[in-house]
Amino acid sequence: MATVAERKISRTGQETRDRIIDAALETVRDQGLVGASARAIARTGDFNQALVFYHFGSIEDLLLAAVERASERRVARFEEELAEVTELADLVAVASKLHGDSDDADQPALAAMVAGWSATSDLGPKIMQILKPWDDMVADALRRCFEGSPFAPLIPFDDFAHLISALFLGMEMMSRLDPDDARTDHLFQSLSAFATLGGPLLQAGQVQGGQAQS
Amino acid sequence: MATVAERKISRTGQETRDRIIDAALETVRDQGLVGASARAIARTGDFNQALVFYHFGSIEDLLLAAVERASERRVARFEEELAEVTELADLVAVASKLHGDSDDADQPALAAMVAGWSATSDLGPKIMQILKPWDDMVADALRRCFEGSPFAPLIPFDDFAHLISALFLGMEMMSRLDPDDARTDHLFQSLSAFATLGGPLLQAGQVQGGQAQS
DNA sequence: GTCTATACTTGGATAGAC
DNA sequence: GTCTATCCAAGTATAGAC
Repeated sequence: MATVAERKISRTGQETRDRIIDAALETVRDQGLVGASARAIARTGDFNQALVFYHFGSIEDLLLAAVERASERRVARFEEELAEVTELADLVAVASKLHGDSDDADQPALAAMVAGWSATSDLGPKIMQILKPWDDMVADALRRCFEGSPFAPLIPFDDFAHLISALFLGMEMMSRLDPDDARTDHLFQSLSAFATLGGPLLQAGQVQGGQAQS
Repeated sequence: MATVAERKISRTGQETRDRIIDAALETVRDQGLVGASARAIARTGDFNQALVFYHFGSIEDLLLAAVERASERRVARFEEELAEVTELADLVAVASKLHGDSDDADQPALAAMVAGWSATSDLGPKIMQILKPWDDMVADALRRCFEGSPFAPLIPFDDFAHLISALFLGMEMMSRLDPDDARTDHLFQSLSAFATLGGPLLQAGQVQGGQAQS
């Protein structure tokens, strides 16, 4: 309910902050972390380079805010999709769908930033923190998948969720190396088949285990 | 059998090339791809900055050579370890051991470079090429693990190997975000337990599958 | 093959006008 | 809150001495 004048000059500058963050994500996606300079980001978003420093203080702080934004958005989008998941095959389907969302700048940008900053000392823990909600969400979905299964007490859901995080991150990057991307699609198909086949067995616990060797 | 004089001035400059490549890997590991400038690399290896351009032409070409070197070394080291692997649990053990090799600059540097260059257009396919032997090696190990299993014809080993590549890459990066690293160790334990439990079942095909639900 | 010196470019960051 | 102008640091790359 801002007046026309207020909207025009964007009183709080929140709109501009948003534009800068989006431009940052787009730039990281297209030119990598190395190419994401204040000037390059400003070119992408068509605003002045100095605004980065006025609103965020430094490139690093801007990119950190960008990671946070990207993660939030991703969690929000995952949330509705994951809420329905009660089987492993569904989980794979959701992952596949999200990966195929190619008009999404967040996903590749997130991967690039996680990777690029895994070396620099102080940002690592912060990024870990930002990514945690995602792990938790996946862990919950996994718990739902194995609810009632006799194996449930044996499964370390948190570790498993973390593994899926790592896998998704790695796949995101690998798939970008290959322009035609056929391999990743194929991989999702295989995963899906595996989940469809093995999921029900694990969930129902219908395994009449033969003797393990020795 | 070079003469003393020849060794001293290192006739072909191969020694220097090696030093530069190692310095590059070390720099990427410690300061990330962003911090890997010609000057930073020269500081790390204690040689002159201009040598980078004399021997490699550009930073990018140096780093590409470095990826190649790192990948070769990694394959060589994996090779002997993987040759013995005939069970999933062994495979996990090898992966765990390699990840724990913390005095190894190649692993994190490789991850950083794959991630950092997944954006830039022309290098992606080259890196994919360089990484391919690794996928193949893992695929072979997997085939050995499932040799004779009734499931073998159903398993897409190449895709599975590619998945393990991606997973390893992602885990490498994730684990560097967290300095104390407990989570990754824990994850390997879980994987190991899972492989020990599930591996023999899959391999022997001793599954008396109950009915999967409809 | 290796070093010093240097030309040139780009980027981070700030000051001050609007 | 946004823009122009500018300073300074760092980086790429080359020329030429050794």
